[in-house]
Amino acid sequence: MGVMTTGRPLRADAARNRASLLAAAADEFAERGLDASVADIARRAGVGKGTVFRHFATKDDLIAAIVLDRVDELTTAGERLRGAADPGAALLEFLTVAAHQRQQRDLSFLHGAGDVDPAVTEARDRMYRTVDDLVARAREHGALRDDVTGTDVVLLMCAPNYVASYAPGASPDLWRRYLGILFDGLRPQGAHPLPEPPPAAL
Amino acid sequence: MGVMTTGRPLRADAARNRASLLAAAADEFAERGLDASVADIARRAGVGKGTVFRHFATKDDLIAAIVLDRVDELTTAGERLRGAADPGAALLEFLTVAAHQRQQRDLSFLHGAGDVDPAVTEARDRMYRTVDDLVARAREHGALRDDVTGTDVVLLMCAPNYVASYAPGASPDLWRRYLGILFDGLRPQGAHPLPEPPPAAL
DNA sequence: CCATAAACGGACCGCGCGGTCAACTTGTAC
DNA sequence: GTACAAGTTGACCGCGCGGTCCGTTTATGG
Repeated sequence: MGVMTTGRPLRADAARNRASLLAAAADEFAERGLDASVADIARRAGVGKGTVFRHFATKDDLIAAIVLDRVDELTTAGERLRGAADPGAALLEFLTVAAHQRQQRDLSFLHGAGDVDPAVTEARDRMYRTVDDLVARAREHGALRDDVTGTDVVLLMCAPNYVASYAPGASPDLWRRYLGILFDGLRPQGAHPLPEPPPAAL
Repeated sequence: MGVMTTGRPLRADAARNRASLLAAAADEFAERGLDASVADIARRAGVGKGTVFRHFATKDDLIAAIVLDRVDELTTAGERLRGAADPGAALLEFLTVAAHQRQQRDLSFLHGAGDVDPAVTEARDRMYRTVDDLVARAREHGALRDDVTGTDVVLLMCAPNYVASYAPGASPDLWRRYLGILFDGLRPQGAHPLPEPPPAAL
Protein backbone atom coordinates (compact mmCIF):
# COMPACT_ATOMS: atom_id res chain seq x y z
CA MET A 1 0.00 0.00 0.00
CA GLY A 2 1.54 3.28 -1.05
CA VAL A 3 0.89 6.93 -0.44
CA MET A 4 -2.89 7.16 -0.79
CA THR A 5 -3.54 7.10 -4.51
CA THR A 6 -5.60 10.24 -5.12
CA GLY A 7 -8.12 9.92 -7.90
CA ARG A 8 -9.45 13.48 -8.01
CA PRO A 9 -7.94 16.68 -6.57
CA LEU A 10 -8.03 17.23 -2.82
CA ARG A 11 -10.45 19.60 -1.20
CA ALA A 12 -8.84 22.90 -0.15
CA ASP A 13 -8.75 22.25 3.60
CA ALA A 14 -7.65 18.68 3.07
CA ALA A 15 -4.65 19.84 1.07
CA ARG A 16 -3.76 22.28 3.84
CA ASN A 17 -4.02 19.59 6.48
CA ARG A 18 -1.89 17.23 4.45
CA ALA A 19 0.83 19.84 4.22
CA SER A 20 0.79 20.70 7.95
CA LEU A 21 0.88 17.01 8.67
CA LEU A 22 3.96 16.42 6.57
CA ALA A 23 5.71 19.41 8.13
CA ALA A 24 4.76 18.42 11.67
CA ALA A 25 5.84 14.84 11.09
CA ALA A 26 9.19 15.92 9.69
CA ASP A 27 9.80 18.15 12.72
CA GLU A 28 8.68 15.53 15.18
CA PHE A 29 10.80 12.79 13.62
CA ALA A 30 13.77 15.16 13.55
CA GLU A 31 13.43 15.88 17.24
CA ARG A 32 12.33 12.58 18.71
CA GLY A 33 13.42 10.06 16.11
CA LEU A 34 11.23 7.64 14.20
CA ASP A 35 9.57 6.48 17.42
CA ALA A 36 7.63 9.74 17.67
CA SER A 37 3.99 8.81 18.11
CA VAL A 38 1.33 9.45 15.52
CA ALA A 39 -0.80 11.13 18.22
CA ASP A 40 1.95 13.67 18.93
CA ILE A 41 2.35 14.40 15.24
CA ALA A 42 -1.39 14.97 14.89
CA ARG A 43 -1.44 17.30 17.89
CA ARG A 44 1.51 19.26 16.52
CA ALA A 45 -0.25 19.63 13.19
CA GLY A 46 -3.42 20.73 14.96
CA VAL A 47 -5.60 17.92 13.60
CA GLY A 48 -7.20 14.78 15.00
CA LYS A 49 -5.44 11.46 14.94
CA GLY A 50 -7.97 10.04 12.52
CA THR A 51 -7.00 12.62 9.93
CA VAL A 52 -3.47 11.32 9.84
CA PHE A 53 -4.70 7.90 8.77
CA ARG A 54 -7.06 9.38 6.24
CA HIS A 55 -4.06 10.82 4.40
CA PHE A 56 -1.56 8.06 5.07
CA ALA A 57 -2.85 4.55 5.45
CA THR A 58 -0.02 3.66 7.78
CA LYS A 59 2.70 5.30 9.81
CA ASP A 60 5.18 3.72 7.42
CA ASP A 61 3.43 5.38 4.51
CA LEU A 62 3.79 8.74 6.23
CA ILE A 63 7.49 8.12 6.67
CA ALA A 64 7.75 7.02 3.06
CA ALA A 65 6.13 10.26 1.91
CA ILE A 66 8.69 12.33 3.80
CA VAL A 67 11.58 10.24 2.59
CA LEU A 68 10.31 10.65 -0.96
CA ASP A 69 10.37 14.43 -0.59
CA ARG A 70 13.87 14.49 0.84
CA VAL A 71 15.27 12.09 -1.72
CA ASP A 72 13.81 14.11 -4.55
CA GLU A 73 15.30 17.30 -3.13
CA LEU A 74 18.66 15.59 -3.04
CA THR A 75 18.36 14.32 -6.57
CA THR A 76 17.44 17.77 -7.81
CA ALA A 77 20.45 19.27 -6.06
CA GLY A 78 22.63 16.56 -7.52
CA GLU A 79 21.41 17.10 -11.05
CA ARG A 80 21.95 20.83 -10.73
CA LEU A 81 25.57 20.15 -9.73
CA ARG A 82 26.23 17.73 -12.56
CA GLY A 83 27.36 20.51 -14.86
CA ALA A 84 29.56 22.36 -12.36
CA ALA A 85 32.97 23.55 -13.50
CA ASP A 86 34.77 21.98 -10.54
CA PRO A 87 33.46 18.43 -9.99
CA GLY A 88 35.37 18.08 -6.72
CA ALA A 89 33.71 21.15 -5.25
CA ALA A 90 30.42 19.93 -6.69
CA LEU A 91 30.64 16.65 -4.78
CA LEU A 92 31.49 18.49 -1.57
CA GLU A 93 28.56 20.81 -2.13
CA PHE A 94 26.28 17.84 -2.68
CA LEU A 95 27.36 16.24 0.57
CA THR A 96 26.82 19.57 2.30
CA VAL A 97 23.27 19.79 0.99
CA ALA A 98 22.65 16.20 2.05
CA ALA A 99 23.79 16.85 5.60
CA HIS A 100 22.14 20.25 5.77
CA GLN A 101 18.62 18.89 5.36
CA ARG A 102 17.49 20.41 8.66
CA GLN A 103 19.07 19.38 11.93
CA GLN A 104 17.56 15.94 11.31
CA ARG A 105 19.20 14.02 14.11
CA ASP A 106 19.92 11.49 11.46
CA LEU A 107 18.29 10.85 8.17
CA SER A 108 19.13 7.23 8.51
CA PHE A 109 15.58 6.41 7.60
CA LEU A 110 16.64 7.50 4.16
CA HIS A 111 17.94 3.99 3.86
CA GLY A 112 15.79 2.65 6.65
CA ALA A 113 12.28 3.24 5.32
CA GLY A 114 11.38 -0.18 4.00
CA ASP A 115 10.29 -0.51 0.42
CA VAL A 116 6.62 -0.14 1.21
CA ASP A 117 6.18 2.14 -1.74
CA PRO A 118 7.72 1.38 -5.14
CA ALA A 119 7.85 5.13 -5.78
CA VAL A 120 10.39 5.41 -2.96
CA THR A 121 12.56 2.67 -4.38
CA GLU A 122 12.47 4.33 -7.76
CA ALA A 123 13.32 7.77 -6.37
CA ARG A 124 16.12 6.29 -4.34
CA ASP A 125 17.57 4.58 -7.39
CA ARG A 126 17.48 7.85 -9.30
CA MET A 127 19.38 9.51 -6.49
CA TYR A 128 21.94 6.72 -6.39
CA ARG A 129 22.55 7.14 -10.10
CA THR A 130 23.02 10.88 -9.64
CA VAL A 131 25.59 10.24 -6.94
CA ASP A 132 27.37 7.72 -9.14
CA ASP A 133 27.57 10.40 -11.76
CA LEU A 134 28.96 13.06 -9.43
CA VAL A 135 31.48 10.57 -8.08
CA ALA A 136 32.62 9.53 -11.54
CA ARG A 137 33.16 13.13 -12.60
CA ALA A 138 35.02 14.01 -9.42
CA ARG A 139 37.27 11.03 -9.84
CA GLU A 140 38.03 11.76 -13.48
CA HIS A 141 38.89 15.26 -12.41
CA GLY A 142 41.40 13.95 -9.88
CA ALA A 143 39.45 15.33 -6.93
CA LEU A 144 38.53 11.95 -5.47
CA ARG A 145 40.57 8.87 -4.59
CA ASP A 146 39.99 6.24 -7.22
CA ASP A 147 39.14 3.38 -4.89
CA VAL A 148 35.83 4.76 -3.61
CA THR A 149 32.56 4.12 -5.37
CA GLY A 150 29.21 5.88 -5.55
CA THR A 151 27.83 3.33 -3.14
CA ASP A 152 30.53 4.25 -0.64
CA VAL A 153 29.55 7.89 -0.89
CA VAL A 154 25.86 7.11 -0.45
CA LEU A 155 26.66 5.15 2.68
CA LEU A 156 29.00 7.82 4.04
CA MET A 157 26.60 10.65 3.27
CA CYS A 158 24.77 10.50 6.60
CA ALA A 159 27.81 9.94 8.77
CA PRO A 160 28.55 13.59 9.63
CA ASN A 161 25.03 14.13 10.93
CA TYR A 162 25.14 10.89 12.84
CA VAL A 163 28.44 11.72 14.49
CA ALA A 164 27.43 15.26 15.41
CA SER A 165 24.12 14.10 16.86
CA TYR A 166 25.93 12.56 19.82
CA ALA A 167 27.39 15.86 21.00
CA PRO A 168 24.59 17.14 23.19
CA GLY A 169 25.06 20.87 23.60
CA ALA A 170 27.17 21.51 20.54
CA SER A 171 26.68 23.86 17.61
CA PRO A 172 23.99 22.77 15.16
CA ASP A 173 26.64 23.16 12.48
CA LEU A 174 29.03 20.68 14.04
CA TRP A 175 28.36 18.24 11.22
CA ARG A 176 30.36 20.57 8.95
CA ARG A 177 33.44 19.75 10.95
CA TYR A 178 33.06 16.02 10.44
CA LEU A 179 32.13 16.44 6.83
CA GLY A 180 35.45 18.28 6.50
CA ILE A 181 37.35 15.35 7.99
CA LEU A 182 35.43 12.85 5.88
CA PHE A 183 36.09 14.78 2.71
CA ASP A 184 39.81 14.96 3.48
CA GLY A 185 39.67 11.18 3.74
CA LEU A 186 38.10 11.01 0.29
CA ARG A 187 40.80 13.07 -1.40
CA PRO A 188 43.35 11.26 -3.54
CA GLN A 189 46.38 12.98 -1.95
CA GLY A 190 48.00 10.70 0.60
CA ALA A 191 45.30 8.06 0.36
CA HIS A 192 46.30 4.70 1.84
CA PRO A 193 44.97 1.49 0.26
CA LEU A 194 41.72 0.26 1.80
CA PRO A 195 41.62 -3.14 3.49
CA GLU A 196 38.18 -4.18 2.23
CA PRO A 197 36.59 -4.20 -1.24
CA PRO A 198 33.67 -1.85 -1.88
CA PRO A 199 30.16 -3.17 -1.18
CA ALA A 200 27.85 -4.14 -4.02
CA ALA A 201 25.37 -1.53 -5.19
CA LEU A 202 22.42 -1.08 -2.87
CA MET B 1 19.10 2.84 40.65
CA GLY B 2 22.23 1.07 39.56
CA VAL B 3 23.32 -2.45 38.78
CA MET B 4 21.87 -4.42 41.70
CA THR B 5 24.19 -3.80 44.60
CA THR B 6 25.22 -7.30 45.72
CA GLY B 7 25.83 -7.67 49.42
CA ARG B 8 27.12 -11.22 49.53
CA PRO B 9 28.38 -13.50 46.74
CA LEU B 10 25.85 -14.94 44.27
CA ARG B 11 24.66 -18.50 44.39
CA ALA B 12 26.29 -20.71 41.73
CA ASP B 13 23.28 -21.02 39.43
CA ALA B 14 22.45 -17.35 39.85
CA ALA B 15 25.91 -16.39 38.68
CA ARG B 16 25.54 -18.67 35.66
CA ASN B 17 22.17 -17.18 34.80
CA ARG B 18 23.50 -13.66 35.14
CA ALA B 19 26.25 -14.47 32.67
CA SER B 20 23.93 -16.11 30.10
CA LEU B 21 21.64 -13.16 30.49
CA LEU B 22 24.36 -10.64 29.72
CA ALA B 23 25.50 -12.66 26.72
CA ALA B 24 21.98 -13.16 25.38
CA ALA B 25 21.17 -9.49 25.83
CA ALA B 26 24.34 -8.40 24.03
CA ASP B 27 23.50 -10.71 21.10
CA GLU B 28 19.88 -9.67 20.98
CA PHE B 29 20.70 -5.95 21.11
CA ALA B 30 23.32 -6.45 18.42
CA GLU B 31 20.81 -8.13 16.11
CA ARG B 32 17.60 -6.25 16.80
CA GLY B 33 18.78 -2.98 18.27
CA LEU B 34 17.96 -1.57 21.66
CA ASP B 35 14.24 -2.18 21.09
CA ALA B 36 14.71 -5.91 21.56
CA SER B 37 12.21 -7.04 24.17
CA VAL B 38 13.15 -8.26 27.62
CA ALA B 39 10.98 -11.33 27.03
CA ASP B 40 13.02 -12.30 23.96
CA ILE B 41 16.25 -11.82 25.84
CA ALA B 42 15.00 -14.03 28.66
CA ARG B 43 13.93 -16.75 26.22
CA ARG B 44 17.29 -16.60 24.48
CA ALA B 45 19.07 -16.99 27.80
CA GLY B 46 16.79 -19.87 28.74
CA VAL B 47 15.38 -18.24 31.86
CA GLY B 48 12.08 -16.73 32.92
CA LYS B 49 11.34 -13.07 32.46
CA GLY B 50 11.19 -12.54 36.20
CA THR B 51 14.81 -13.63 36.51
CA VAL B 52 15.90 -10.79 34.29
CA PHE B 53 14.44 -8.27 36.67
CA ARG B 54 15.87 -10.05 39.67
CA HIS B 55 19.36 -9.35 38.30
CA PHE B 56 18.70 -5.97 36.71
CA ALA B 57 16.07 -3.77 38.27
CA THR B 58 15.30 -2.19 34.92
CA LYS B 59 15.93 -2.73 31.24
CA ASP B 60 18.09 0.39 31.35
CA ASP B 61 20.18 -1.17 34.10
CA LEU B 62 20.75 -4.21 31.91
CA ILE B 63 21.90 -1.97 29.09
CA ALA B 64 24.10 -0.06 31.50
CA ALA B 65 25.75 -3.29 32.64
CA ILE B 66 26.62 -4.22 29.05
CA VAL B 67 27.86 -0.75 28.25
CA LEU B 68 30.01 -0.87 31.36
CA ASP B 69 31.67 -4.09 30.17
CA ARG B 70 32.32 -2.75 26.70
CA VAL B 71 33.68 0.55 27.93
CA ASP B 72 36.03 -1.17 30.32
CA GLU B 73 37.28 -3.44 27.55
CA LEU B 74 37.98 -0.38 25.47
CA THR B 75 39.77 1.40 28.27
CA THR B 76 41.92 -1.66 28.90
CA ALA B 77 42.84 -1.85 25.23
CA GLY B 78 43.62 1.86 25.24
CA GLU B 79 45.86 1.65 28.28
CA ARG B 80 47.72 -1.28 26.77
CA LEU B 81 48.39 0.83 23.66
CA ARG B 82 49.59 3.85 25.59
CA GLY B 83 53.16 2.63 25.57
CA ALA B 84 53.31 1.57 21.92
CA ALA B 85 56.35 2.52 19.88
CA ASP B 86 54.28 4.01 17.04
CA PRO B 87 51.52 6.21 18.52
CA GLY B 88 49.89 6.66 15.12
CA ALA B 89 49.54 2.91 14.63
CA ALA B 90 48.38 2.66 18.24
CA LEU B 91 45.51 5.05 17.65
CA LEU B 92 44.49 3.16 14.52
CA GLU B 93 44.63 -0.08 16.44
CA PHE B 94 42.47 1.40 19.18
CA LEU B 95 39.85 2.49 16.69
CA THR B 96 39.96 -0.98 15.17
CA VAL B 97 39.33 -2.60 18.53
CA ALA B 98 36.50 -0.16 19.17
CA ALA B 99 34.78 -0.99 15.88
CA HIS B 100 35.54 -4.68 16.16
CA GLN B 101 33.46 -5.20 19.28
CA ARG B 102 31.29 -7.82 17.63
CA GLN B 103 29.15 -6.99 14.62
CA GLN B 104 27.21 -4.71 16.95
CA ARG B 105 24.99 -2.98 14.45
CA ASP B 106 26.02 0.14 16.22
CA LEU B 107 27.34 0.65 19.67
CA SER B 108 25.70 4.03 19.72
CA PHE B 109 24.24 3.16 23.07
CA LEU B 110 27.78 3.60 24.24
CA HIS B 111 26.90 7.26 24.33
CA GLY B 112 23.18 6.64 24.44
CA ALA B 113 22.77 4.78 27.71
CA GLY B 114 21.61 7.53 30.02
CA ASP B 115 23.53 8.14 33.20
CA VAL B 116 21.37 5.81 35.26
CA ASP B 117 24.43 4.42 36.92
CA PRO B 118 27.25 6.62 38.18
CA ALA B 119 29.63 3.70 37.59
CA VAL B 120 28.94 4.03 33.87
CA THR B 121 29.66 7.74 33.88
CA GLU B 122 32.88 7.12 35.71
CA ALA B 123 33.98 4.32 33.38
CA ARG B 124 33.13 6.47 30.39
CA ASP B 125 35.20 9.33 31.73
CA ARG B 126 38.14 7.02 32.25
CA MET B 127 37.83 5.88 28.64
CA TYR B 128 37.62 9.45 27.42
CA ARG B 129 40.82 10.30 29.25
CA THR B 130 42.54 7.30 27.71
CA VAL B 131 41.50 8.45 24.26
CA ASP B 132 42.72 11.96 25.00
CA ASP B 133 46.04 10.45 25.89
CA LEU B 134 46.32 8.35 22.73
CA VAL B 135 45.32 11.35 20.65
CA ALA B 136 47.88 13.62 22.30
CA ARG B 137 50.66 11.11 21.71
CA ALA B 138 49.69 10.54 18.10
CA ARG B 139 49.60 14.26 17.47
CA GLU B 140 52.98 14.87 19.08
CA HIS B 141 54.32 12.10 16.92
CA GLY B 142 53.06 13.85 13.79
CA ALA B 143 50.64 11.03 12.97
CA LEU B 144 47.48 13.05 13.52
CA ARG B 145 46.31 16.41 12.23
CA ASP B 146 46.64 18.96 14.98
CA ASP B 147 43.12 20.37 14.79
CA VAL B 148 41.30 17.28 16.03
CA THR B 149 40.69 16.63 19.71
CA GLY B 150 40.09 13.55 21.81
CA THR B 151 36.41 14.42 21.88
CA ASP B 152 36.35 14.38 18.09
CA VAL B 153 37.85 10.92 18.07
CA VAL B 154 35.37 9.65 20.65
CA LEU B 155 32.51 10.91 18.53
CA LEU B 156 33.97 9.51 15.31
CA MET B 157 34.77 6.16 16.85
CA CYS B 158 31.41 4.58 16.10
CA ALA B 159 31.02 6.01 12.61
CA PRO B 160 32.55 3.10 10.65
CA ASN B 161 30.17 0.61 12.22
CA TYR B 162 27.25 2.91 11.69
CA VAL B 163 28.04 3.44 8.03
CA ALA B 164 28.63 -0.23 7.33
CA SER B 165 25.41 -1.23 9.07
CA TYR B 166 23.37 0.22 6.21
CA ALA B 167 24.86 -2.10 3.61
CA PRO B 168 22.54 -5.10 3.93
CA GLY B 169 24.33 -8.07 2.39
CA ALA B 170 27.86 -6.81 2.70
CA SER B 171 30.89 -8.32 4.37
CA PRO B 172 30.84 -8.15 8.16
CA ASP B 173 34.26 -6.52 7.88
CA LEU B 174 33.05 -3.64 5.75
CA TRP B 175 33.60 -1.26 8.63
CA ARG B 176 37.34 -1.67 8.09
CA ARG B 177 36.95 0.05 4.76
CA TYR B 178 35.30 3.10 6.28
CA LEU B 179 37.70 3.16 9.17
CA GLY B 180 40.43 3.35 6.52
CA ILE B 181 38.81 6.36 4.90
CA LEU B 182 38.20 8.01 8.25
CA PHE B 183 41.76 7.50 9.34
CA ASP B 184 43.08 9.00 6.11
CA GLY B 185 40.95 12.02 6.97
CA LEU B 186 42.63 12.22 10.35
CA ARG B 187 46.18 12.24 8.99
CA PRO B 188 48.07 15.53 8.93
CA GLN B 189 49.19 15.19 5.30
CA GLY B 190 46.99 17.29 3.04
CA ALA B 191 44.57 18.23 5.79
CA HIS B 192 42.33 21.18 4.92
CA PRO B 193 41.28 23.59 7.69
CA LEU B 194 37.99 22.64 9.34
CA PRO B 195 35.04 25.02 9.17
CA GLU B 196 33.77 24.49 12.73
CA PRO B 197 35.52 24.57 16.10
CA PRO B 198 35.73 21.31 18.06
CA PRO B 199 32.90 20.53 20.50
CA ALA B 200 33.38 20.89 24.23
CA ALA B 201 34.31 17.76 26.17
CA LEU B 202 31.41 15.38 26.67
C1' DC C 1 19.58 -35.15 55.22
C1' DC C 2 17.12 -31.10 56.39
C1' DA C 3 15.95 -26.34 57.18
C1' DT C 4 16.08 -22.10 55.16
C1' DA C 5 17.08 -18.34 52.49
C1' DA C 6 18.05 -17.44 47.85
C1' DA C 7 16.68 -17.78 43.25
C1' DC C 8 13.25 -18.82 39.82
C1' DG C 9 9.16 -18.46 36.67
C1' DG C 10 5.17 -17.05 34.48
C1' DA C 11 0.51 -15.21 35.21
C1' DC C 12 -0.65 -10.72 35.74
C1' DC C 13 -1.01 -5.36 35.50
C1' DG C 14 -1.20 -0.72 33.42
C1' DC C 15 0.24 1.87 29.73
C1' DG C 16 0.84 3.79 25.26
C1' DC C 17 1.15 2.49 20.78
C1' DG C 18 -0.75 1.96 15.70
C1' DG C 19 -4.91 1.58 13.63
C1' DT C 20 -10.52 1.61 13.10
C1' DC C 21 -15.06 3.50 12.88
C1' DA C 22 -19.47 5.71 13.00
C1' DA C 23 -21.30 10.11 14.11
C1' DC C 24 -20.59 14.67 12.90
C1' DT C 25 -18.90 19.03 10.23
C1' DT C 26 -17.75 21.52 6.12
C1' DG C 27 -16.32 22.77 1.41
C1' DT C 28 -18.40 22.95 -2.97
C1' DA C 29 -21.18 22.44 -7.38
C1' DC C 30 -25.49 23.66 -9.09
C1' DG D 1 -29.57 28.12 -0.42
C1' DT D 2 -29.29 23.53 -0.40
C1' DA D 3 -27.88 18.70 -0.92
C1' DC D 4 -24.28 15.68 -0.76
C1' DA D 5 -19.85 13.92 -1.01
C1' DA D 6 -15.53 14.71 1.07
C1' DG D 7 -13.27 15.39 5.21
C1' DT D 8 -12.74 15.38 10.30
C1' DT D 9 -12.80 13.65 14.90
C1' DG D 10 -12.00 11.31 19.32
C1' DA D 11 -13.65 7.34 21.62
C1' DC D 12 -12.40 2.82 21.09
C1' DC D 13 -9.79 -1.82 20.11
C1' DG D 14 -6.09 -5.27 20.44
C1' DC D 15 -1.48 -5.84 21.18
C1' DG D 16 3.04 -6.08 23.10
C1' DC D 17 5.83 -3.78 26.04
C1' DG D 18 8.35 -3.00 30.80
C1' DG D 19 7.71 -4.18 35.31
C1' DT D 20 5.45 -6.77 39.64
C1' DC D 21 4.38 -10.57 42.65
C1' DC D 22 3.89 -14.66 44.94
C1' DG D 23 3.81 -19.74 44.89
C1' DT D 24 7.37 -22.99 43.78
C1' DT D 25 12.01 -24.93 43.22
C1' DT D 26 16.80 -25.39 44.49
C1' DA D 27 21.56 -24.59 46.18
C1' DT D 28 23.86 -24.79 50.37
C1' DG D 29 25.78 -24.82 55.35
C1' DG D 30 25.49 -27.52 59.39
